[in-house]
Amino acid sequence: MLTIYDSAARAKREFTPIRPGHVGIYVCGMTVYDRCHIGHARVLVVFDMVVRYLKERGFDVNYVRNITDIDDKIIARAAENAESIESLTNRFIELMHRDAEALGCLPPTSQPRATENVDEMIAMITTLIDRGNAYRADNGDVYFDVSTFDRYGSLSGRDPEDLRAGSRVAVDEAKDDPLDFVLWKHAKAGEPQWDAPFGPGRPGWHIECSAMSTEALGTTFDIHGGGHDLMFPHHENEIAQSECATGCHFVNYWMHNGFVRVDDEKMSKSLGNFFTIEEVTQRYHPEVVRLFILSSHYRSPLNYSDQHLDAAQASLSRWYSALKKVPANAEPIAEVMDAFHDAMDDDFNTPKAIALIHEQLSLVHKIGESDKEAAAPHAATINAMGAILNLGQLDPDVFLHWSAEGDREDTLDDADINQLIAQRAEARASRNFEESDRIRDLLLDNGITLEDGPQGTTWRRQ
RNA sequence: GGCUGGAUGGCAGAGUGGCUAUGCACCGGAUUGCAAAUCCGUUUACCCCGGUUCGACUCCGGGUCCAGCCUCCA
Repeated sequence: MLTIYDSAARAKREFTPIRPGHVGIYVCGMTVYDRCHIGHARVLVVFDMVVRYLKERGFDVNYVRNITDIDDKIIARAAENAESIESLTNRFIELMHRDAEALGCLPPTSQPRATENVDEMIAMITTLIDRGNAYRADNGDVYFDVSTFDRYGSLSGRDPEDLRAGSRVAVDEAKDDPLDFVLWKHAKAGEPQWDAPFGPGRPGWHIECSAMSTEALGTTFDIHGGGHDLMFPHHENEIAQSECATGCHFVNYWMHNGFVRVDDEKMSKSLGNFFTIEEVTQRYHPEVVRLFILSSHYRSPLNYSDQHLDAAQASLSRWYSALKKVPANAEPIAEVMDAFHDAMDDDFNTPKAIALIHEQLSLVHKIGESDKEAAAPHAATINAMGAILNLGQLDPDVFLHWSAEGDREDTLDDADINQLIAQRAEARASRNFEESDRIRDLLLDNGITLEDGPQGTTWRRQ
């Protein structure tokens, strides 16, 4: 039985899809005005894992992740760069796709862009105005009237009265109520704009997710995900808009991933304590980052540090050296696979699932020393579990020989290394251990670790 | 201030009303020309105070501390 922690219920609930065998999942994606950082990597990897596991469970998954390509920050950044908005957003969309691919994430089924769905947003806003849930203010902006939706605040457990009382919301003269939020921003000179029955302008942020999720997945769908910081007000606002516009229950399961932290503080653009996916994957193999992310439960905070990445790297080295040692020409072990599924069924408990992989790795190393055939089922089990998480699927040497991009120019290439290993083999054969050790130290200085074995010497980086 | 969530061994990180999580690190040993890798063995826990119970790290109550949201944010 697959259970998912539903943020709205604040409890794990058995997962029952609307249509048997099918899952519709919508995840709030990126606003494309800058590079993605490790916090964004977490959303990408976590929901990739969720989608892969749903598929593993036999569901046909419709995974929609939007791209916000029109908003204040994008307009500001494009102006700063003296670049067109389209050029800016296309550039960062491409970089985002590159990051996602590096992290081993499958592309979503669809990735709707806000600017390509403005008609749907206008239609939804029109409905909201017609039904009395939204109003056009004197300045031309259109706002959602929070007082018309009595469940407002239920997702995040907030009482609108409390919000008003301790309001830190900037007082906007145009709003009837400080909690009202903008659906449509009136046109301003030099900004993109679309014609609409309620006046030219551009959409507010929240409406895009309501319009695009409904367009792609229907008025009620199974799972809606995103970072924990989107719970309020973004997701709260989505619920209000969607349920008022369609009259239907919006989402059955809300999933929110925890933050990546640096020194126990949230990694964020405004604090400036972020590391981009690109810079980290130049220093560590992208799969190290993926394992690092999946090593903790998706709802827990995740502290970013080189030490933790080093640990993930060590795990993968051990993983790939096990696979290198033993061929996986056998069937996976059913009991272990069952335990793996049980762990994943329990709200995607990847740390527990990965612990099972570690246990099998130990067995491969232990048994594989003397009996490769007996170790093969364990290796096959590791491969099967790894395939579901998309870990450990590379050629072992591709991982073990991988070098950090920043080091590439001043380190030895593979041919140099093999040359030196051959020289060392000669020295060892003639029992010239002084020369042999000199070569090994030289390689170690270049980040290359040698391992002498019965089949000769192998090497790996770091 | 309000609302969420959390506190597990040196570090990371699961979990359970009584039985070794797991990985890394440490220490001892095997192996090795020496290493590395691997294996064997050992050590280190459940924030505090009450309560329930034959028995609580696990349940209940009260504290303390931490993080997040309440403004754009994955």
